Amino acid sequence: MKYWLLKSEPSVFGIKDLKNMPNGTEHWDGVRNYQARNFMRDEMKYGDQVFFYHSNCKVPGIVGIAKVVRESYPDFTAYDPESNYYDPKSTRENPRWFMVDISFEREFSRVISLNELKACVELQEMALVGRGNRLSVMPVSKDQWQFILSLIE
DNA sequence: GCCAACGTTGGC
DNA sequence: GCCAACGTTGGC
Repeated sequence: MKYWLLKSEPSVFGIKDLKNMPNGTEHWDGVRNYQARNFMRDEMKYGDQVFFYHSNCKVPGIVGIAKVVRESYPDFTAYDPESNYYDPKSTRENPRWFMVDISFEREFSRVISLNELKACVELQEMALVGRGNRLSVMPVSKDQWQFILSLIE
């Protein structure tokens, strides 16, 4: 089993929105970056654990946990001219973008802020705290996962 | 709202 | 295949 971190803007889709979906489940559409897509398409597997991260907000940070409940399939929002994520180069015959489904697991009692994460010697290798990293889907090592969990328990 | 850090596009 | 121009992300 692998571990991941997914970023989302809470004003668009926050962890409470995920919790409130039917079965707490939603497809993770709109990823339009090749590196992030490759992680989702090739490496995210059923049952993988996901940190849910709030970006572009007052206190950016990790706010809870979800899990992968469906492995990659084409992101159909790319076919919809009305969608913000429309991409005419992605077709049903030859889809360019993919997504997974994730399901709500838990919301933390507090935000583990980016500031706090940056201050941890144990997390200096994490892509998230690296300079200028804007990837919206990134792997988390088992050690990093367990260490971050230990911050709230 | 500013802007640094990237990623993508397209002319050549 | 280089690289300038442009667009986007996301912390601050």
